[in-house]
Amino acid sequence: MAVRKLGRTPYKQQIADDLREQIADGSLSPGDQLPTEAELEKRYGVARGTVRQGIEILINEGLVVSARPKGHFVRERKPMVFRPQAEFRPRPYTPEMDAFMTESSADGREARQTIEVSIVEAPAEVAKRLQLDAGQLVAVRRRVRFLDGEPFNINDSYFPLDLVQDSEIMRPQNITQGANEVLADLGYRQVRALDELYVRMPTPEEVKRLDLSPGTPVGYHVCTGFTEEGKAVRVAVTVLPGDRHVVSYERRRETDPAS
Amino acid sequence: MAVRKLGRTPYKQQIADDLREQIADGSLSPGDQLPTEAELEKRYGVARGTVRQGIEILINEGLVVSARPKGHFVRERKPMVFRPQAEFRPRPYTPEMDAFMTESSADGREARQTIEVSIVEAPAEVAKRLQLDAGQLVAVRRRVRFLDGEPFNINDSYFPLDLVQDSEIMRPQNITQGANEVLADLGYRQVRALDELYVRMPTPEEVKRLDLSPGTPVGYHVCTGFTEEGKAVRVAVTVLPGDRHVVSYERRRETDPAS
DNA sequence: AAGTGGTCTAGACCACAAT
DNA sequence: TTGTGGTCTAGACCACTTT
Repeated sequence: MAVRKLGRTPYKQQIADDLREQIADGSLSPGDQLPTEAELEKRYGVARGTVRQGIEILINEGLVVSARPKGHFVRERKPMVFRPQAEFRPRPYTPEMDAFMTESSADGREARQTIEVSIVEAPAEVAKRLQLDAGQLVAVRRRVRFLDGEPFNINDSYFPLDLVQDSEIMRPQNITQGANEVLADLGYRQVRALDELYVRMPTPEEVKRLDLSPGTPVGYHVCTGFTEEGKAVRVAVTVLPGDRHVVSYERRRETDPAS
Repeated sequence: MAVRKLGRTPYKQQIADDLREQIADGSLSPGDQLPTEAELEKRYGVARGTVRQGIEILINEGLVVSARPKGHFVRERKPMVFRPQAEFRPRPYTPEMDAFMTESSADGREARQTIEVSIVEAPAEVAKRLQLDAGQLVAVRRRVRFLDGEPFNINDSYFPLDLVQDSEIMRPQNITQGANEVLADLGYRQVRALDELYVRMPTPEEVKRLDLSPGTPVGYHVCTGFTEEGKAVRVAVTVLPGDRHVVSYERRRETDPAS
């Protein structure tokens, strides 16, 4: 049981490896409490700081969470599916609900979202994709979505201000038929979208808004929608906590001659 | 300059926040060295351990890397685009190259990959998607791809053994026209693919194979290819380091009546 | 009151690469 | 040889929740 003295692997590594192994082989199941730090101190014969460094490794791998002051626990995961394609699908009419709400409540979960609408200077990232000059104004709908009371993802949608001024998009409420449909009614039907997905660690702000535990990376999904004429009319930025999402989509073979 | 005594934010947090701020506002640019630990110790008036904890936070956010024993540095990023759609596109004929190699060298970078082929019992994850029973045998092509000498991603492709036995897929060499084409020649042309993308921290094994630095999450991309008849004939698992990739794809509006 | 983890200190020794 | 960060120890005090 003593884990000291080995090749030249640091103790903290050995401790992390040992516990990770126990998680992998089921000796420790999701939801189980790890031995207390005091206990591990004795088991491995090292100082408390070293035990903590070992646990720290597992926390940063997303395998363990700390529930103070109860102890450390093996993390449980229950990702939900995220389908970018859903945005383009026709949807049933359900007043006071938009795509997210509709999809989610279909799963029998309690869906809710907060909405803020404001007018801001386009962030560089957005301006570039909307083919605007830096500093031009855009309308933004910021939403935080909750599922069963837990924050689930962030979705900020940007629109060129002149397109949506005075439209339903500017009102901080759910849009029954979806913002895309409103945009279409205004003469800007989107027929094509470019999706980009980045994988990175969250910013401190994202950690707060989404209540992320350490070791949780996020997907950063940027979707730019274009009209038939090739005009970019919408940029949607979605932040997807890795522990709550699977991005899923389907593809069909492109028409390609031969080969 | 002294950062002590504040509301009740831990010193290590204040230190991390201070340095993060400097990175954000450009006082510290990508590639710059951070002040040494000894220097920060003096600047903030705390013990070295506390300084290290502050830096640790930034490392786990992926903002800082340690280049021992030179010092800590602001991380540089240069993601490359990853396009799942590329697999389905017709490609120019270039002997000894497959999709990855072709795409990459088009960018003027030196591409290389290692290939191992073996026959294994299907891992549960793969068996499920190939609609096989647990423990059935599959052929797997494991590749590690390098760009300019750096490991770039891992791609493991699984095929039901009976489909590909004795085909070119079993040989540990580049497949000129692509494995999908070989499969098509064998009578299993894929017309549809289901993509799933998970975002998580890497396993220690992935860290080693891809030489990831701490604070680097990965995208875990599982692509299942189906024939016209709906038979799953291929599962490709790709591990994409977040600091080297952007996943990108395009969508067109699905044909939907009205709404 | 007891027990958990969270933070911090002070000091020690080590490995590694540049000088 | 020097200076960097990496590891480890021993001990202290704190905050929070449960008992």
